Amino acid sequence: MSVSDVGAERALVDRWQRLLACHAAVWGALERELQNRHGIGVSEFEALEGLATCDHEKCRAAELADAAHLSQSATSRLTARLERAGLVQRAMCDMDRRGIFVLLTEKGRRLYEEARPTHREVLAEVLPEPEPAKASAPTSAPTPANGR
Amino acid sequence: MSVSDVGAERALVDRWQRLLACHAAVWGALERELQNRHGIGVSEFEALEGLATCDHEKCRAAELADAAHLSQSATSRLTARLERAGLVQRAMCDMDRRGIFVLLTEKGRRLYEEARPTHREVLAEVLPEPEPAKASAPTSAPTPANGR
DNA sequence: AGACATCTAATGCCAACGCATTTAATGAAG
DNA sequence: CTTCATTAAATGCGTTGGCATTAGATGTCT
Repeated sequence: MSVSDVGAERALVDRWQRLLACHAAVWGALERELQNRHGIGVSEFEALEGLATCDHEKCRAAELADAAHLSQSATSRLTARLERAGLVQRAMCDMDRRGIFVLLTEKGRRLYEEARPTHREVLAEVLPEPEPAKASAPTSAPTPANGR
Repeated sequence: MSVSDVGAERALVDRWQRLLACHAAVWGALERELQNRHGIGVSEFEALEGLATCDHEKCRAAELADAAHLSQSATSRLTARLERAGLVQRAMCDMDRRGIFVLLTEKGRRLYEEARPTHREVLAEVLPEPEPAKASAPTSAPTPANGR
């Protein structure tokens, strides 16, 4: 294992650690603020945003799963929660009676519009700026030092 | 709301979306491979790595929580799981009998050494390279051009 | 038409997390 | 020495998520 390999591994792991830390910080802050101010979680918000920004305001369940980065089963339950809260409505897809459409209700759209500023505000506060690219070779070990 | 505000908001949200997607992809892949090959999850691995790279190979619980990005309660349960699996050992802290030290067992160290290559391999495969920083100013609308 | 592989969404089951609370130890103030 | 606020870790409880399975619909092939 060469020096540059060690440096590259270090850089790779550091990037992952930073991503984890950043994700935890932003997710936590979003969860707290969205829950306190609007009574929804991050997954709920991402789903509502997916629905609100979808072309025809209705979505196949699979698209919703993609928007919220959830498994099929979690998406099914998320939809159930949103429906129970009156934020979305399930509709049968007449083309393929296995599938469903999920569409925003007026209440859902209103809640999304209310929550969006909160979401953006938290992002602006907590999501760090992308670094201007440190002037250093990517494959060499810059200065291991220790951090944290 | 000015054009640049819209552009900045868009950029902010896009960064968050990319971070979410990247996190989901890498976390999912890590979870799968670490679980299949070594029988541990991502949080377990991060904790083991925290312990293995800690100066004296033992850690206060709070440091562990920091390493794994978990709440205090989740850390307590994570420690219990690791202890049940024989990977760590709890030790009383004689300076402050409220606190505990968590330290790697030999088995824990061996498992960590085994799992590390898997971890690095997955990161190398799935974690995307940081973009070479597109030439654009952060607060002004550089060239709105297109946007999704 | 009938059998079969495939696909969608829902559900049973269980693991993991966070919040709130509890228990125990510490340290400061009266 | 006796309170009382503070801190560390453990635990009860409820929520959310993934995996595996199930139920129903579709399309294909014979």
